[in-house]
Amino acid sequence: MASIVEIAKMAKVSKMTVSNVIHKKYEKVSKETRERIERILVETNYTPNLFARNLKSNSSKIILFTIPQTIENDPYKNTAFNNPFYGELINSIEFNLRKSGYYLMFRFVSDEEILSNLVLNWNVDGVIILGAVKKEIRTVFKDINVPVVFIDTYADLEESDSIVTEDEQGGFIATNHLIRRGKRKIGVVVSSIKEIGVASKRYDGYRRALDENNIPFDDKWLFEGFPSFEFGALIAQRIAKEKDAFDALFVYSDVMAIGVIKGLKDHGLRVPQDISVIGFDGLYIGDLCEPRLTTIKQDITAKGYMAVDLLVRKLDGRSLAPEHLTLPVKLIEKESV
Amino acid sequence: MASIVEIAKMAKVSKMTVSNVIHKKYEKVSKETRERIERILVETNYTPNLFARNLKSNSSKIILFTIPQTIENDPYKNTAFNNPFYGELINSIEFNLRKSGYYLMFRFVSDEEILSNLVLNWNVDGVIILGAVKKEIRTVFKDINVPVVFIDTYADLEESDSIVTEDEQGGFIATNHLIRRGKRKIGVVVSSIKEIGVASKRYDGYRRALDENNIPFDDKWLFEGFPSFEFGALIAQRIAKEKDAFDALFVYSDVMAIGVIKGLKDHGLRVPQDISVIGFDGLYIGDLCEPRLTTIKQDITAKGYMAVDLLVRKLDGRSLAPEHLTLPVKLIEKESV
DNA sequence: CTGAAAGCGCTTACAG
DNA sequence: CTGAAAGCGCTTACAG
Repeated sequence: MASIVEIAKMAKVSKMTVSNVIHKKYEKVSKETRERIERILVETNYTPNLFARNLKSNSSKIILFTIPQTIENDPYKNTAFNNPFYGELINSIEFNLRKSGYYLMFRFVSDEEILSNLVLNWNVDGVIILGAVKKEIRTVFKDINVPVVFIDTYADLEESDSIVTEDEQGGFIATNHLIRRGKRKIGVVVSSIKEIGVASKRYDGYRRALDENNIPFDDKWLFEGFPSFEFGALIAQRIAKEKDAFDALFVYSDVMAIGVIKGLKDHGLRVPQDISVIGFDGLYIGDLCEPRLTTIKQDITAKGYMAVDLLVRKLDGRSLAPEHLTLPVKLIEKESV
Repeated sequence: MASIVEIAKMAKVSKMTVSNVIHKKYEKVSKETRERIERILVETNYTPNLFARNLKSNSSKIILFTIPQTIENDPYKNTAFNNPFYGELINSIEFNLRKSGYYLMFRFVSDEEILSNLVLNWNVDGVIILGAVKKEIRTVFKDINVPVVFIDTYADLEESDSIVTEDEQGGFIATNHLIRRGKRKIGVVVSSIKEIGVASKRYDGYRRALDENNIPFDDKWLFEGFPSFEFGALIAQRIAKEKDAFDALFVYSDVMAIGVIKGLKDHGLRVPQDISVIGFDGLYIGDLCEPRLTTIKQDITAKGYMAVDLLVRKLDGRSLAPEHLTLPVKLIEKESV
């Protein structure tokens, strides 16, 4: 691997001149030397050492994409990307970063780890964070002074860019759809709503739909837990035991909803005849199960893509005030309602 | 962000001494200065600039994980990670890299892009590549002289570590299972088998099972195409038209197999009564469809984990000759056969 | 148009 | 036990 100095020697010029050619500052170099150097650059397949460049320029072209998560000390238990939601997001983020000339560093971050160390270590140019809650923002992300885009995060974000979905509205539309179909005993299956976040917003929408339709909420209708396929199936087991108490369920996410449907069927209930189920996300796997899942679709690819756009805009110095985007949702009617 | 020089000033010592404390070379520093420096290090929340460190040490602690792929110029068409196979793999790779003190850089690489530039640019310590074929190895990966672990790659790998699954044996077991269940007209749905790779190996196993059971292969039994859910459904359409020609199908991957089942059902065929389907991978989504997918399970998490182990072993200087691991497979009987 | 020099933050022999 | 100096590969004012 040839360095600038070696190239300079071969071309019998100073490394400064080589640098000028590399950076296409052609007004500073004569045509002949320029061409001579360019030829050598190609012949030696010169590739700049980004560590040296970044050390000097104090920027790295690295974007850190991170997901806060309780990290189990067992690879078989860290399954986030098994959920196609995460997959679709990283597809899109990687695509746009590459297109924009940045490099993707990915890392899960645990509740205790301080993210700012990582940011300082690598001098990352920007950070994309998925699904943080208040507590984490106060501890894990404190003192990060590079541009950050929060995805699916509510709370304390005045200074940072953020992108969310119409979560409250989505919860409302989903529940309203069930009500319009004549359902009155509508359970809700969500991940934790203790802190303000995607789950609590969707839950708020659910509650609003009940309110506006004068359906009194019953505490027993709320099921909270880890948003996995397995937990959905588990919840379904409990619901199946009091099946007369429910005629429909609004479920926080598609993965969870598919688990719920599976669990209901395993306990002899028919979907949607005995009980309707509506999900949230619009993943392709909703089409795999039977009945196919009715859901609230969001555009995950757009989410990832725009997260990068927001960041790049800021890094280019084109952005002014922090932006807070809210992406629309759409009811997709399939067969589970 | 305090640098070593600033810390040195505060502690009224040379930066050398600070460096020695940071690297815990305690025999070179007196107890008092050591404690004084350590206190300042904590107070200022010192984090080393990895660019400087790496520039000097000529190693980066970055591992590049890359997947060769035809890259569409449309984020909605780059859907690799929607497949939970990829998701499970990156979960596991990230987990073990973090555990081993390395950083994960991820990037798709197109057919033409030269990967070695990226490797040189970032001085990456090692590379993990998923599913390359001969042609790509000759062009894209030429002249990479850092440790590389190839996952799911056959061909020309004498000098590199590699991990594959018992693909041929898996194809054999799958097909044999169908034959034992009385099937004789067994179609095979695969991604391209033109070049030696995972698909061709699984196909070889299929052919061997036919041979050993004296079932002559019929050219019309082979369906080749892009290994997606959609393509599976499309193939199923063609198969449904000549449904009497088949009583079973061995499908290259679970995602594809689920598409096939969906397509068959959409065209009025019953699985497994009219036609049996067996997949390959053992993804959780095989349990979502109806009937649940019978498949050949491989341990994807182990694959990712061991890929990192192989790399780290080499980086630690513990490894000698290149290793070629083959992970076992297992027939999982569900309901689609 | 070209070059000598300083410096980014760190590490590594070497001298005392 | 402590420090002065060189150097990793690059960029950036500055001088000529």
